[in-house]
Amino acid sequence: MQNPERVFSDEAVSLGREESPDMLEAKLWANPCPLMFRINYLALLYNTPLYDWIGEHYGLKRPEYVVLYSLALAHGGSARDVSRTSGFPKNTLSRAIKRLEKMDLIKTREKPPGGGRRQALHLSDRGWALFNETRPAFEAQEKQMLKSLSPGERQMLFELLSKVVLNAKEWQDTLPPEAEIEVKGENE
Amino acid sequence: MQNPERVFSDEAVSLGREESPDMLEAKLWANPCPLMFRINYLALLYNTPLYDWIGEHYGLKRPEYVVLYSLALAHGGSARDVSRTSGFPKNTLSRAIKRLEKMDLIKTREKPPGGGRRQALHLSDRGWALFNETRPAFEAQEKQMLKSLSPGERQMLFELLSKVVLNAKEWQDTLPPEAEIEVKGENE
DNA sequence: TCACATCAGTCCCATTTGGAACTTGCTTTC
DNA sequence: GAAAGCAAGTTCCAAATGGGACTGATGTGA
Repeated sequence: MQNPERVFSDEAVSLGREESPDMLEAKLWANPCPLMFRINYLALLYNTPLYDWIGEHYGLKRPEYVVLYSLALAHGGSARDVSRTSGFPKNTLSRAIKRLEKMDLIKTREKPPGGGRRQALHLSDRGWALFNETRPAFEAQEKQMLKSLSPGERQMLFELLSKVVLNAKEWQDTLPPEAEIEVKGENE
Repeated sequence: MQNPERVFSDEAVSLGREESPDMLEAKLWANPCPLMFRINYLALLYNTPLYDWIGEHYGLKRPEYVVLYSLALAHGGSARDVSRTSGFPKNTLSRAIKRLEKMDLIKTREKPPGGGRRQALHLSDRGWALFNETRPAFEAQEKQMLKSLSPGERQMLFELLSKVVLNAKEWQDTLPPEAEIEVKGENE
């Protein structure tokens, strides 16, 4: 949005010997959405190694661990809450919860299956143990990613991101008008 | 990391009438990884409406549009480049490219199928038209999300995120040592 | 208090995804 | 300049995913 000058960073291009016009450079410095590319890219760099590790070492898939983590932070949360805060659809979470229950990582719900109304979910002791065992890796990964920032810069980043998130209620579920300009005949 | 005080923001909890202990508040203010939660959540809020819209109006799935967008920024990029910068595995991208080719959104590669060495991909005229038509929605979505920041704050956010991304080479593919502490017997 | 609307959770099933083996072609080495 | 090594792209297939219909509980209004 504001930095189309400075097209390439120094060393990144040097190792771009035969790495072609380096797509990463293009996405960083010639992107119409430079902020959101960075956000998506950082999310990728954070999530991928962690969830790979969780899968290998604990046999939990991403939605399963997401439920566990969510309940560790919000005791008594429901599948709906996890869905809203994580983006996974509710049937995926339903399955994940069923499996966590079977693995004895969350307390079994007395409600006999067959949905109904909101169910408060709780981690079991084993669930808590697993969370406490894995949390340090998540914390360390975040810390490692922020290594290049000073404490003051980290604080600033925290405040800026908080500001954006807290304002989200204003615009979420509202695609900006640009998208409403109906299109000639591209649909299939 | 630094804000476990201030557990609830003001109005968010007020509408939390029966919204339970509000998981979003917990994830924002009682999260061991407060930065990365914000990043993931913003990525979600950005991507979901845009790719839903792309799917509905243009019949392209997310990996397909990602290839299109990537090639628009980095002409002659390869499937591998898209994979590295987007996180999609190469077989998913292979399929996406094949479909884009069939839809005449990228120029057909003369290489007869049966992969070999790096293939430089190029948008077709229709591909460019589609990108130019859809880009404003992406730009508008980013702009809308940053509405609550002043220009100076946006610049600051840009610089902080850039700093983190540019430092990524230092730590990517290196899970922090916390994860290496082998576990008793949790695997399945 | 009895329809009726709403909504959380589940189930069914078609589609999508991605790991792993494979193919092909460039590049290096002796 | 053949052989080996390596890496991009493809194919195969089992697994995961998610839309949509369904079930049943809760809340609402006459």
